[in-house]
Amino acid sequence: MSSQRPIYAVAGPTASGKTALGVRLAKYVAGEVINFDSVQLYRGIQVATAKPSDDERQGIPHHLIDYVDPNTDYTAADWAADARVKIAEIEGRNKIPILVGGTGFYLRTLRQPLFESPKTDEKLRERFRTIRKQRGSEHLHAMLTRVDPELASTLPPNDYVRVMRGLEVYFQTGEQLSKKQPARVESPEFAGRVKLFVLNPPRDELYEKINRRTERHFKSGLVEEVKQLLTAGVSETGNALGAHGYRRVCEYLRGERTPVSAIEQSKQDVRNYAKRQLTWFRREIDAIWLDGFGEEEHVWRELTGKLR
RNA sequence: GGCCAGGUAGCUCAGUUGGUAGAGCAGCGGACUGAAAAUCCGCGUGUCGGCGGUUCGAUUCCGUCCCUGGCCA
Repeated sequence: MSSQRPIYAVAGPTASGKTALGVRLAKYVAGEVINFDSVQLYRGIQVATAKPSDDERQGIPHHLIDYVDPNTDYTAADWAADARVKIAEIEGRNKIPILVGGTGFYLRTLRQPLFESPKTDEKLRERFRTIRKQRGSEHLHAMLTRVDPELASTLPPNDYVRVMRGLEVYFQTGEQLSKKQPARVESPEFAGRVKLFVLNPPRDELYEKINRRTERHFKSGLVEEVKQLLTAGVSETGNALGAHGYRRVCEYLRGERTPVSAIEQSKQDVRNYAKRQLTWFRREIDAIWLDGFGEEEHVWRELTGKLR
């Protein structure tokens, strides 16, 4: 009965060993990996992304990785649509899909689809960015209060990303985002078959590992890679170059910080991010928590004991 | 050795015309519906360098000692 077949997800903060655990699980159950990391899916950015090497993949097929142009504005909704296709394909081959990644928002979007709303509009966003620059976040928030007071009342004025989304929806459609939110979209058939594991290593050890890994990225030519990407025309304001490390190197190249502060700030960014990821996954439904790093034997034993 | 500037929260510092102190960052917790490696929200007792003195009361004034940095010998 193919409808009873499980789909596995391996999540956790960055540097917790998701890749190793995911590949090991894929070999164990005859599976294929689907990436749900919002940066690893970009083509051409390499050094600081922690993408698995061919070696680490151990012959296991990896999907939705290295497949989007770094100048594309890819979103969670795009990923969810692509992931559904991949899940169908993999199951069509009688293999087990294994979702591996750290972008909790993407995983949630797959299991609990976003309600219907218009796509992003880069031109509008550019206008909002200009307004924010000239008049501040409070002004944008005041604008939202005029067109969608209900949404505005739920957002802090500083939260300009969400404020802009509300404005973007209204300016495109004349409709309020707050009126769309109650419209629930049905979960896909497979949502209930997803078994989610979340890695939870000791916090201090995780932070140390992040520090070491960030140092390594800089020593492995991160600055050179950024220079090449910029030369190749990749946008400095896009998602790809906004990634950890890349963003700080861009600031360094613009003369806004020293090499040392680029490294230190990158470490800090990643540490803060890891903490936010844990906060997110604590709220995911039916998560099975595994205390430790994905490479550890006791974690593997615990996971295999809970596969069924 | 002399002079000057400092020693206040894990770090960088602000402040108290004498009534035992507060920001940023870190850290911790939280939110999250098409940028999510993004964005935002909440949480601040610390011998105010040590010891004495003045005072009802000293982190604040005075003395002295210690430490750090700079300049002069």
